[in-house]
Amino acid sequence: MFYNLSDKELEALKIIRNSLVHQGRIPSVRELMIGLNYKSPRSSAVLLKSLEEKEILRKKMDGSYQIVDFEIPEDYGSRAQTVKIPLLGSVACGIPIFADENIEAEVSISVEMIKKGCKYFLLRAEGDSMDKAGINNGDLLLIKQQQDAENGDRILALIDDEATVKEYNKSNGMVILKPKSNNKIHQPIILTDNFRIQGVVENVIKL
Amino acid sequence: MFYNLSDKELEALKIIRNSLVHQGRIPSVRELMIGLNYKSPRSSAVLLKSLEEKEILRKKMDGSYQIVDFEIPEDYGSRAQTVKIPLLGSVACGIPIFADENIEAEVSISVEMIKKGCKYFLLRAEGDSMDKAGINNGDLLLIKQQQDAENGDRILALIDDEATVKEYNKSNGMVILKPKSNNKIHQPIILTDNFRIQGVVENVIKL
DNA sequence: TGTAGAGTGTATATTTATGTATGTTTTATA
DNA sequence: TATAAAACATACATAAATATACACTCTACA
Repeated sequence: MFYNLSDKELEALKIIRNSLVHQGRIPSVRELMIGLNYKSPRSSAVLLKSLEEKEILRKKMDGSYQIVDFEIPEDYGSRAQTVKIPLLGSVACGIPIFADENIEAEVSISVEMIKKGCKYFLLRAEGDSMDKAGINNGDLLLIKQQQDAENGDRILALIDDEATVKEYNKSNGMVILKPKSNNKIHQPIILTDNFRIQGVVENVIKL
Repeated sequence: MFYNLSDKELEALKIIRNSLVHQGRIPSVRELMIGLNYKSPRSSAVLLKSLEEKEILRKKMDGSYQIVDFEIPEDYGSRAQTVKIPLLGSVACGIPIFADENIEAEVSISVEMIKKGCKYFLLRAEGDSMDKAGINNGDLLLIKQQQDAENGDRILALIDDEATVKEYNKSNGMVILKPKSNNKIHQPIILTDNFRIQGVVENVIKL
């Protein structure tokens, strides 16, 4: 699959993969140019051309490129593929969740943990309100960006300008966010359903 | 071994070795020309040719040169018994790790550093993500080929077709590769446990 | 409705770095 | 001094990367 690719071609593929995860599309000739530190769109266009000739990319009807196979190679284990997921710092209300000011770092995550076409981000867990659910202070939460959730999901919500992870429960037009640990400090939060879910916790990474 | 080499040839070898360790490639005819204070590319080209005839250099399939015999400086002239360990260059996707295309040189290493019956190879350290662990840019890493590791070992993994050395940590069905220095540039890499370790760093050779 | 601007893929010609080839000059030494 | 080896100055062909321009599609906005 990825045989006989030059270093530059592999680097281009890496950038394309990341662009697919975060922007949902193949980068433009000029975006790729910047990513590869080229100075002319020609250089990256030639690279795309050669990837097309090697049948890694394909041209669609409208002229735009499409990646032929974004699947994991069989010998994945020895050849881990990753995408970069932004690690968000403080998520304040009103600020778009992907605003550059919020991005603390970029963390490489195996593509095996990522669903194609979905947007993800990482958040550092603070406090211990979820420790019964296996989330401890300092853990990294891999969160899939979405607006809906199933009952029982651990969701990220913005409550009073704070990023909060709680268990989602909806019934009778009311939404109850339960902390997993049931003590006096962490009481459930009861809201109407006119609030926005930011995402669902897909994985908890203990560092 | 190097007895029938002229002074100029020895000097050229020194420059080639240096370039191999630090730039990861045989210098171009003109780079070697400058290094040897020649004024014409012909002069260094002739020198490369004669090193090839004396079988110190060898042409690979792709036409680029490869150094056949490479002793690390400490061993120069010593009577210590040595074995030849391959120095791997870029580890491209799809190519088995010991394929000829990957081998940049054969380096003589003292047998005292080698356990019998184990397979070893050398890798040039790039970047400084491991500098807190005593690995600096340009060091040669002596790596024992094995698939398993203990938490805390410095392992070699192929991440996005790049050879990466990081501290190994496995927990909860996830594998976390930590850089020793913890800053915004060097973040951990998070993988599923479905990936293969290439080897464990046994020694760091500083040149 | 029309226009300006940004972003797109592509085309043309140029620059740069490479290995090699052609002779010529210098240097060492027999 | 004669001669062979070494180093020289150039030139050529190729590949990669460059600068720049062109034509097309959007979208925003007056």
